[in-house]
Amino acid sequence: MSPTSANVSERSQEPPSLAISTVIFGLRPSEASGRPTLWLPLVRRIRQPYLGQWALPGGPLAPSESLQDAASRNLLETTGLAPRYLEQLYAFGGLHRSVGQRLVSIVYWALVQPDEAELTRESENVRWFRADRLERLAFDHNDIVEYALWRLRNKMEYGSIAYHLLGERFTLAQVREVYEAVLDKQLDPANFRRQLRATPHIEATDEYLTGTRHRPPRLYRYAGPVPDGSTRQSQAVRAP
Amino acid sequence: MSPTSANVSERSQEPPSLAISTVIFGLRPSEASGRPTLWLPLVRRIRQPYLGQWALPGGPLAPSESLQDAASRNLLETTGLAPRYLEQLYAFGGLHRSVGQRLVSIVYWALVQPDEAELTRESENVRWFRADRLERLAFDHNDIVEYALWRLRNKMEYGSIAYHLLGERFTLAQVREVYEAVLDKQLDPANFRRQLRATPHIEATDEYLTGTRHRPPRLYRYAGPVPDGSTRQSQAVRAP
DNA sequence: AGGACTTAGAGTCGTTATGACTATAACTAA
DNA sequence: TTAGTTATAGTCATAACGACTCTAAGTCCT
Repeated sequence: MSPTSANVSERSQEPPSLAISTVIFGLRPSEASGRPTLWLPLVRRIRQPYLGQWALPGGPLAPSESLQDAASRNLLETTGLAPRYLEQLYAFGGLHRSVGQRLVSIVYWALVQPDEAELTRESENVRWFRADRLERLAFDHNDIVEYALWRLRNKMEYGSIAYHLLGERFTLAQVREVYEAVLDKQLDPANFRRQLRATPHIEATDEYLTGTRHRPPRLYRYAGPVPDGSTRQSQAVRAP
Repeated sequence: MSPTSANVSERSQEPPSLAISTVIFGLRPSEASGRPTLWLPLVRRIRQPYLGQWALPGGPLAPSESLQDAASRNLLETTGLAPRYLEQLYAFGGLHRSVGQRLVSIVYWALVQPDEAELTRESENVRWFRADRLERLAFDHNDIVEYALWRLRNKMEYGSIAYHLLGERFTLAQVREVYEAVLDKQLDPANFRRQLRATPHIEATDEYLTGTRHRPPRLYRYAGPVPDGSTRQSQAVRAP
């Protein structure tokens, strides 16, 4: 008997099915204020369950690929995105995440820079949404996005994460705007600058951003590490 | 055809099998110095692959239990342990973690207090080992323990984690010894005390530890939160 | 051309956290 | 009684931090 012909009580005895999903964060200007805010791309379900609802991009784990490769491939296939910043977030395995079939999802999260975000193949079934104003998503994906936001805020307060949402060159004010968007609070420009100047991996270039209506700010560059398969997670270092 | 009769090339086309394992840390006095050091319980493999070698306690995910419940149950069955502190660590899914069958492991980690550690059902096939002097383990379990140690150190430098390795009441010197064991460096007793006194959730009792050969130290108690299924992870909070 | 406006970026000041260190307290062992 | 040991309080210089001021260097408007 094939799995597709099994009834509900029989399915509950099958091994859990394993899927890989990804939460992708990117910056877009808010329609209202024009300030940068967090957005994420979602894909519409084209099969049951939750047919027609929006969901995180994801799919099954192919036998010949690592977890991270599975996330990358699926991302590329469904959205066209190929984020440089991609890390494991958490494994979700609650009993009632899906209807019928038991489902365990290993969720990754990604940060995309503007040039990467442009590659999105938007369509009827692929669209960007504001992270803080999501409608009801398929499965428990609202919870997962909330958790990813919580982790993002923590990482943000620690260190070198904001740059992965910005382009190759950026002003210190742009970094501050990312912090303000994610942490949802105002930061003192002067003090913020002093701190950033003291952190490693942020190099001043000799270029300036022109075209503003005020004094041209200097452009900086991020020269620090990017997480890969071996660098699993970076966390905070703080005394008790 | 049943899975057990499939040959290697056929097995590589099957869905990955999913297992839950746990790294359990507890304190034991070092034989040499008598100071507390990190130990962990391992179980001997009683089947192929890696038959006879030591491995992390673990097993398959039953269809009717959550990931955390699976970790708890398996821990209890194999070692007799029921840790109050149990959190998800990471999902390991590399291609060549096991021989033949593709294996994805969702790994939890636990901290046990002395009273909990006493419940270990030690035997020919269950034993505690020093975390920093492990022999060659089954699968990639050496890597997993190394990663767990790295995470433990990070959490330690952040905050309220050491108490979960100590008993209900403890002296500030005992907390310091835990820090010194995990971080592997000496800490100034006076400064460490000052910091701990400033952190929340550590309450002084009116009791003192007697029986030492010197001035009796005051006993303290931890009154903070313990992670459960809903509190997934606590991480660091630090300015850029 | 000139002044208003805006953000960039440097610097000041008082408070607080931190590391190195000193001094006293309170017990045991002899 | 004295030496040994750790507990616990406190000092001092330095570093980090938040709130704030001041000047620089552009654009925009009239």
